[in-house]
Amino acid sequence: MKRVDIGVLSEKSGVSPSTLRYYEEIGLIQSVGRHGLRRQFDAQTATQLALISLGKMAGFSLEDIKGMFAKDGSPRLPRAELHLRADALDQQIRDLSRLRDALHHVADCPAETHMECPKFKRLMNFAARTNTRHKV
Amino acid sequence: MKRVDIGVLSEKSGVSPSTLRYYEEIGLIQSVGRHGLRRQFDAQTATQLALISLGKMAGFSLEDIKGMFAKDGSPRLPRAELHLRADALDQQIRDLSRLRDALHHVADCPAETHMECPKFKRLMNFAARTNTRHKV
DNA sequence: CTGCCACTTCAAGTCAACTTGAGGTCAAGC
DNA sequence: GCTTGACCTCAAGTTGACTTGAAGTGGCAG
Repeated sequence: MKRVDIGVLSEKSGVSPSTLRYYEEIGLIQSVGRHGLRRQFDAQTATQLALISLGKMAGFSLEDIKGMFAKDGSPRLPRAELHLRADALDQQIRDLSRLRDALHHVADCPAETHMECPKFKRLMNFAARTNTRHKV
Repeated sequence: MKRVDIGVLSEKSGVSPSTLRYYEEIGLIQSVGRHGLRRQFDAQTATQLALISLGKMAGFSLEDIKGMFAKDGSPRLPRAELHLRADALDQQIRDLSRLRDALHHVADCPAETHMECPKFKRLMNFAARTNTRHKV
């Protein structure tokens, strides 16, 4: 397995060295050695960081993400649970699609006040009570 | 316009009274009067809260959201900008779809270590460098 | 061999988004 | 009329996710 210096990984992934150290400290990723003082990571860690980035984008906390994947990136959860999460995510995707549609709508709708526009309200009111944070 | 007590709005929207006060304090929503000491809000505020919830889900900060919508919920941005945001959101939706697909994949893929699975890596590596936070 | 510079540690600081606590108020039900 | 409970204010505390600062180190270019 190829190893890369922290600077290289940082450059490749767009995650700052201090954040990489922080992620290692909380056990989200792991370094595989040193080159002088400098941490070295498995090149694969880049893929893991992409996964972490997506997880964050989906609203998971680092703690949640840590619970989902082992330090080497392999999943820690049983199949059924993974499918469940995927389904929850799918719901979220539908919600975001509604926000996107709402944005397009308000950009184009001639109505004076969108809060009164029935089409807009219909778009929004499905969204009520959806939670911004995933519970784990 | 119908008015509701803070407790009722909280109940309807799933947002706690303290959060509603906080949102008012930072100018994200506004109350329209008092019933004794209790704040009253326009019933429409529920729709606004749904919008705020979606915005948060999409990764916008409250400050961002405040910049996008006036206190009455009407958009503050020109058409073109709204379409731009909608497009950015669409990109994010595609990323999340990839995460969803990845979750389904690791749930079903028999490969020992997913970090090595080419299909998985392909799914992930598009996601590299996508930012979790929208820039505004 | 000498700088340089990106890293190192460790503690402390920051920022957003709330929540909590103390002490107070008031409309509604009994 | 009195109690109760959900609200009120204001300040301070909390949590997550990092970043910053000070003081030090070590590989590599010249």
